[in-house]
Amino acid sequence: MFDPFNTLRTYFENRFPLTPEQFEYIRAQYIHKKLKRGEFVIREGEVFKYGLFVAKGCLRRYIIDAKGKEHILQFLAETWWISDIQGMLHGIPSSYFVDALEDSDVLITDQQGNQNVIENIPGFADAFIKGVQKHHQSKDNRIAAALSATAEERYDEFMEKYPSIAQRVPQHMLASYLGISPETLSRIRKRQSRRK
Amino acid sequence: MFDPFNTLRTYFENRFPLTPEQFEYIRAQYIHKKLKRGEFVIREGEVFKYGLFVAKGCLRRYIIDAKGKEHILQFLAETWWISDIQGMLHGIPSSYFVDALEDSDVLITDQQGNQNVIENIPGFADAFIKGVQKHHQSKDNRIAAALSATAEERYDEFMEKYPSIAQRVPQHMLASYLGISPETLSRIRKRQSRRK
DNA sequence: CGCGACGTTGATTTGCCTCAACGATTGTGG
DNA sequence: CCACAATCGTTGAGGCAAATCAACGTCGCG
Repeated sequence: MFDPFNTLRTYFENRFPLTPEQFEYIRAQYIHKKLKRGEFVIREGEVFKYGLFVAKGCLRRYIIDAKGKEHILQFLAETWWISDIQGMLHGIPSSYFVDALEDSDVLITDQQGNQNVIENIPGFADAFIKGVQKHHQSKDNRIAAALSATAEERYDEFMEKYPSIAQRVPQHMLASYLGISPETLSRIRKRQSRRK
Repeated sequence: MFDPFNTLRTYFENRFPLTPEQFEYIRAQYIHKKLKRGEFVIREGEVFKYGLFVAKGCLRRYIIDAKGKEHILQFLAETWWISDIQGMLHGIPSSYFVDALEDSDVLITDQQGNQNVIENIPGFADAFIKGVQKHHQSKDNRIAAALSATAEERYDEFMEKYPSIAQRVPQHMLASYLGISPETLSRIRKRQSRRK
């Protein structure tokens, strides 16, 4: 039987050692929530005060611009985190939406639980910060790519970085993420399948 | 005579009250550095362990992509900050460059000094976090704009947000920031000057 | 003073969007 | 359980925004 906490444990153990007692402590800080496809986790304007770990499934984070157009900023599959430090600590409302693309299993902790883990599990804070760092660096790269790379280059880069995501999200959402039209993405794929 | 610490004081006082004693405390945490035009503050691969406040002048932050092309990610003029939390706390090397576009005056503090201010000046930590939040939100918006807005829309948005920056940076750098060719930017400006 | 960097303007090309039409798949209600 | 609608991906035609290539004037700096 699938247990989302096993996924969490494996995730941690890949980063730092964890005794059974420590894991039990961690487990107590999280609650398990099942999400139906299409279910929202965060809506724009709401205050999101939690840390969320994706144990199974896939979510997306997106904004809606002034013209009413959706832009997918991020896909979140297994072992990805999302947390809004500003919402958690300062009650600042979210500027984006998050919803589930598949039926998913997520683990959620509140500000206090997050703080508990940071203070009591050596290694967690460090891993947390490194994750945040990576995220921001990847945002910088994405800005540069969006500004100068061609549609196909952005597609190739995505396929290289996240091959498994590409297989499970609808193609038009991948197009939204890449900032290209669904038609163009379809043509790129066709072209690439032809040449070998 | 210009005193960069006055700029810092004004900046703080606009955000939270500050007694003369508190300001003297803050002053002791920073050192003043003059930058020549073209001088580097951070190079890719170096570890940047400081917090930097621009009291006068203008800097730029940019990356160089796999094709060797520069992409300006950010301009930093008066009262802007740059700090690399990851470098400061974890020795992680920078992924970008920062240099001066004009002769500039900056105030620099090290990790300890930054920590001192956070712990001893109520209001600073809050302002710091809000600034970080704004920065990340603006990155998200920039990704969305780069993916879907036209060159002219991006230009207009920039002019509205940062009118004073546009007047002082070379036009081809603004083009680099916007992700358009210098020729296109020149044409956009001409078109807009004609119509009124 | 002279060179190089910068901005402008014109001509041409092209990558990608839009519009449109069409199968295939999904899922929903009668 | 089937029928119909909606959603999704594919393909084609046409158009446009912006890149590229090229030439030229100007300014600032060494």
